[in-house]
Amino acid sequence: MARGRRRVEDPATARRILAAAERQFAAQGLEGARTEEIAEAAHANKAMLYYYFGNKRRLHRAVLENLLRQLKSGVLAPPSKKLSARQKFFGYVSGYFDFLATHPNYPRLVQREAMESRHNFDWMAREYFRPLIQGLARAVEEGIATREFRDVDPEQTALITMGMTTSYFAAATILSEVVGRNLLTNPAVAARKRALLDFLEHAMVRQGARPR
Amino acid sequence: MARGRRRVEDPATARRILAAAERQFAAQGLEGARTEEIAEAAHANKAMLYYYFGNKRRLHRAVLENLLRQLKSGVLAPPSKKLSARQKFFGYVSGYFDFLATHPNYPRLVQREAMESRHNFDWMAREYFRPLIQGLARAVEEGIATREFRDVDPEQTALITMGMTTSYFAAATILSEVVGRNLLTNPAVAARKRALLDFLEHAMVRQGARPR
DNA sequence: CTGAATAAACTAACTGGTTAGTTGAATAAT
DNA sequence: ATTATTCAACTAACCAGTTAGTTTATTCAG
Repeated sequence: MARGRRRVEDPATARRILAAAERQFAAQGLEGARTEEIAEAAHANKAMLYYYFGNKRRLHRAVLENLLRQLKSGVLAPPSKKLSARQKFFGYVSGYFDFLATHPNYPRLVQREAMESRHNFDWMAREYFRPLIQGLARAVEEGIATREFRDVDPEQTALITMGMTTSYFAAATILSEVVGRNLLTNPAVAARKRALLDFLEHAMVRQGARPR
Repeated sequence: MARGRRRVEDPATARRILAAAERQFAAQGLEGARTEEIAEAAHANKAMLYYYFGNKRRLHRAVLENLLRQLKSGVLAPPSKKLSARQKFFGYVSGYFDFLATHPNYPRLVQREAMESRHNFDWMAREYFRPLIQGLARAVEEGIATREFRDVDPEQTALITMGMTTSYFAAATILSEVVGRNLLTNPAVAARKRALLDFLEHAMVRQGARPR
């Protein structure tokens, strides 16, 4: 039985299309991206997008889910109970920062989704962002309880933290223009990470608790 | 001579079109927005867009310039020499925050521009963002010199500050979904402003200088 | 081993709906 | 009379999605 050509699990063509689509959608948005261009960039025939992904919107969604799955496996792992609240918090931030630094298309894709009010991104919010925000907020709460952190609003703090981490990468191109140098080079990103963690440290950690 | 109808300085139709275009472009982006819809929302005929603005791209640019002009006049006024560095810095932040809060389309329009790598937004960078970043950075430098602020990297700090201020409004829709309540109500915005200023205060102001 | 059968992978060309942009005529104001 | 303003209808281009057919890999009967 089972005659005929065997179906391969993750065809190279589908992977190339997904990668090309990620770039195009990040650069141009769902409407701005052209299926023909995606196909060309993937060295594939346009019909292959439809063969593997059904339609443009489904392809777009596949791109998002692919990235969010990576985010989840990398950053959202439940932190060890043994860590201090402060270590948990800075662990989240550091992990999220590194994810952004290594996935340059992610913030632009997500920012785009965040700006379109029409879509239902319930699934994104529920499955991915809420856990991240809540993980952060809970670490902050815990840190306040243990007096590692000063008395801030946990939710606001989580939102601020996410925002200041993400915005750099989402706007890196225009900001590079503004400051006159490429902000996505390795040293620039490293400097940003240092500045960010230092900033958070001083904004949140109690005076008494500062010296490690 | 000069008979016939006189040209009116700022026709109501042109203003309605500009306002409608601002909303549409913010919601859907340059490619996503439909000229027909803009015209309809402005209670005008589609041909009027072309009569007053030439083409879609020029209309889009007019929308941006209109907003940026308002930003410039409102926020970028050179601060009084008499103010302390700290007052200047928080004056900028507060002014920029208020501008964002009262111009909900602005952050989305600008974020969109910031994400398209193809366009030349040199003019936006040069004319509007550089002064703002530099104004902030200079206030920080000055504050470090007067020992009001601790020793941070002025440019990084300016970028972080802009990012954390802007990101809230750029992502407000999705974040509302995440936290389960509308983040753009007056009390929510006021709470955010408080949290933001408090955060910056603790991140930057020296211990000794904190008590007013 | 051979080659007929089958299913997957792929392609070039097409289609139909959409939309940016145009035009020319009508109306309104001065 | 002259020019601003408005509109309905048009067109040329574009682009998401389709189709009909070809190629390639795999299986298995003889």
